[in-house]
Amino acid sequence: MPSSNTISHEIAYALRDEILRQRYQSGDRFPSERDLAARFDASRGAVREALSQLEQLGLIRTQPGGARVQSLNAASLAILGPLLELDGHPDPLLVDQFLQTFGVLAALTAKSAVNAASPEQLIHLKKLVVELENQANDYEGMQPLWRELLEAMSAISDNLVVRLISNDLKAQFVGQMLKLGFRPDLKKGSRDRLVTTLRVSLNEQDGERASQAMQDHFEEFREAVGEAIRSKADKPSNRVVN
Amino acid sequence: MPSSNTISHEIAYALRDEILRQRYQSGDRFPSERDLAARFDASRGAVREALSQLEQLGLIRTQPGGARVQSLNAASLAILGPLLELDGHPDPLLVDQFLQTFGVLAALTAKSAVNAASPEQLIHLKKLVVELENQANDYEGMQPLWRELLEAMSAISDNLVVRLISNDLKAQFVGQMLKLGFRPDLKKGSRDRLVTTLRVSLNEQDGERASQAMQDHFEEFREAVGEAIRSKADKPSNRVVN
DNA sequence: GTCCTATATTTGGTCTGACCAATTTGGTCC
DNA sequence: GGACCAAATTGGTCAGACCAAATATAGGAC
Repeated sequence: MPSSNTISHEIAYALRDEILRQRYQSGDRFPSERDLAARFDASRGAVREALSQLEQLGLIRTQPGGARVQSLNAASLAILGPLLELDGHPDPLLVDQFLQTFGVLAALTAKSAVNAASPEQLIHLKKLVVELENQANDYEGMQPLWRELLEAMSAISDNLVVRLISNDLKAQFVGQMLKLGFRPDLKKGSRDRLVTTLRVSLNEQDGERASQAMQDHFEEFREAVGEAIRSKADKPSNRVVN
Repeated sequence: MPSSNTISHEIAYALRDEILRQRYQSGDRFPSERDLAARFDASRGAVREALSQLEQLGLIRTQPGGARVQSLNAASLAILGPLLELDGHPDPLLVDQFLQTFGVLAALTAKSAVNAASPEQLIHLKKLVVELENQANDYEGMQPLWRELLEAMSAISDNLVVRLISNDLKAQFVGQMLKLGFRPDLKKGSRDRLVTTLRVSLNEQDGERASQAMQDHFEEFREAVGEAIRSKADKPSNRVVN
């Protein structure tokens, strides 16, 4: 599934894929624009726009005289999505790291939100948690509420840095997971514990406790997802590392 | 200080600046490529490459028929750097959020690293901490060691997601802070406590404790930086938000 | 053979002018 | 006021050309 319908995007997609698959060593010369134009049977302009995208991703560095491939570790966050879908099935290790990171960010958001919430905002959050509690048996029904709660907390904590990171991660991750039909289920006990702890932390406006609840919840979620992936595909992964 | 010496980068810089300063409402039509080419006295090709960069930043969305400005909240992490240097002096709130985020990521890294370290790696980390302890009086001398310790932990924890985020944040943030000559000093007691706790957590391979130490340390660092900024400029900030 | 330098070539950055297809826009008609 | 259609606008692409910077090459000095 190419990333778009324009030629430059298709070229960028193909080249990005090659770099992510480590067809080039870090530091290698990248083919010249004229060569690439010939190879893709496109104009140099289209190739240049594709290369511009790769440069923004931090995958290559261009200079008069030639472009060079950069180390994956120096790349932008935006390569994580493509990295996840490289082989059709996501790398369990990467997924695990995703969720770990989500966890600490969600915990930070919860802490800030609970601590900074105004009385009205606190009431709103409590209302959401109560609704969540009432739907605790309906996993599907919980999802929208859960998202709404996270969104409300994010809005209250008003942390642009965390928000941008989360946007990026979500855009890259959630799409992939949905595409694969993952709906890892959490044990009911775990969900109940989360909701209960959240309610308490809201009543006492105890951000630290809310943070801990989030952290624990994501930890359990992480294990559930790991389980689901392992049971789905036992093929060994070829994680890209350098 | 434009971001580069090429025309397309200069155009991208100027336009990015305008968007970040909210000259356009989210959803507004963006000027056409031909208009922009005329305005910057450049070719349409150069303008297109600039727009391509803005699109990668998530600031605009282009389509046949016209480009439109997007919400800042949907942008990429990479806008944080430009946002920091918008008015010459960094927004204290943004800096605070930066450090908060750094903190939780560093804490996560420390936890994973300490828990996952092999015996040799553990020894290496201990060695670094001891060296740090010996230099506890020399703030300047500590910096390289401190960076080396963080880097070593990052390498051990081997979390690509966190690494990429940290790369991005560091690239955006550290440069700005250095440019402004910020060297917020921490109280010696705070540094001592950090080093001591780290040593204990390494001896007992207690990732949780290492994480807590990191978290506390960044918290104190955050306050120190806030202090430094407040004392430096009392001008009110005009944080960009929508 | 090794090292350095001057020259030739390659390469990225930009420009001009053109064409196509999709979207907007504006006006018309009901 | 709303639905529909034609014209103008706009992004995407192409071709061929020029310049300056970086690289590769050949030549000479030791």
